[in-house]
Amino acid sequence: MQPRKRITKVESIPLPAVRRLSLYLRQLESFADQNRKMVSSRQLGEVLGLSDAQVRKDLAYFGQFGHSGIGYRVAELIQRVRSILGTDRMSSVLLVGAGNLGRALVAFRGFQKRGFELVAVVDKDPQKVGQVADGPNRLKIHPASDMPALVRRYTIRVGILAVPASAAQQVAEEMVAAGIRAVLNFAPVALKVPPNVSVASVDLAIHLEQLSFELISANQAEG
Amino acid sequence: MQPRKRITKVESIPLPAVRRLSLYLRQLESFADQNRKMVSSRQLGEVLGLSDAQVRKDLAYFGQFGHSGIGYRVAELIQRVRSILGTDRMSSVLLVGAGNLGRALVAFRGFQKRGFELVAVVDKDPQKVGQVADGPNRLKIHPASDMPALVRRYTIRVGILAVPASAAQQVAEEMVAAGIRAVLNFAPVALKVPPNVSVASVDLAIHLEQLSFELISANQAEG
DNA sequence: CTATGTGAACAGCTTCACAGCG
DNA sequence: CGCTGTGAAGCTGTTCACATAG
Repeated sequence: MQPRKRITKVESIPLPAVRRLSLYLRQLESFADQNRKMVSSRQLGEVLGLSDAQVRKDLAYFGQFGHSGIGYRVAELIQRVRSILGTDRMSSVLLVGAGNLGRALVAFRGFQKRGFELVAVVDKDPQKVGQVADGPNRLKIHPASDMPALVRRYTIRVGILAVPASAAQQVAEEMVAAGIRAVLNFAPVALKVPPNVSVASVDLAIHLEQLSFELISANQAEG
Repeated sequence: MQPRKRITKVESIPLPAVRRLSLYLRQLESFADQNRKMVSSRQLGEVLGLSDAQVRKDLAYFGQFGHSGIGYRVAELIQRVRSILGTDRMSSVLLVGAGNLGRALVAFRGFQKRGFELVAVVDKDPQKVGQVADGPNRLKIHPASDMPALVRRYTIRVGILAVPASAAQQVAEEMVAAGIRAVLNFAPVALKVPPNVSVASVDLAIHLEQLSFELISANQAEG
């Protein structure tokens, strides 16, 4: 009964294309900061290490944003891409876990500029609850049991999971139960979540291992 | 003159396969902790959300590690994968930048277990130099100018770049000049490095944007 | 003449399905 | 039998090359 393809004109956008959209946005914003008005697919691709065809095709999946013979208007394209990614409006974000990493994330100023606002911090440890986690706006640390109320009050859909690996799966389930629909996971475990919840994982050890492998390959290549 | 293919049996390993190798290793270690002795490709794939065929093919790119009718011996496979990734021996790692993120990384205990040892920290800020950055082993913060000497002394090839975006490109070049061959980059910029240097980037905003996009797609899908 | 948008060709990755081995 | 390892098939993503628009 399940139709194989969407009826709407989605036409299967490659997942890598969506990832690159974020890269384009970042570079476009950098161009805008330098007062650059126009950019061609070739120029945009060059700084990011991609082919011009790749850039054009990626953007074309989402609409016709370019101008023949001219290229893309930087400001216009920024608006379009932000709207596609849903970062043209601010999203509220909840941070779970106020350890070393958690506090570094609170202090991180990069979220705000890109459409995400950290509105609440929770931690299980009663010693930490009530403390102030500093950052762009000072945030009090709430007990984990407040999660459902916080999610409702601020209509939060995105949560950052920064707790030890041993607690991650259980905390993730609590987050989902509280209404979180997307989780940025820093714990080195494969989270099991319902299919209507998205997870993105950041795993430092894995990145280091990839680099290690590349080093070995490079060494072997040169003999 | 350059032969198109390696003479050895490399036969072009898919990049995604290498990335998954790290996932396999993590899961295998978790199995080992639970005293699990054997595992089949189906079981390993299941917990990671991959097909059994995928797991078998990935592992087969690197050799014949399985046993017909039985599966894979956990301990044996861990050794093999570590050796492939080059994490069967400890690698020395240099951290550049002792801000909030840098200090969180120093405190992070996950590196040690996976074959990476943070052996030195440097920072440009004279105020920070000389301070002790705590962590598994207490490390003094060195001035940036010490980088070449530190890299030589500890034979460091891997560096972690945790400085503000505005300084990242220049600092990356200093790292490369000092002898670093692989960079784990936390600054939200596309680093330009020589072809013999590897870069892996961790960009929180990009992950959040991906999640945001998935949320939008999910909403549209259900109407 | 320049640079986009896009079908068509190509390459790369994943899944299938089964021979072969313990 | 059960499970691996692997050609072959199938699918997804990228590159090519050109018609089209300003």
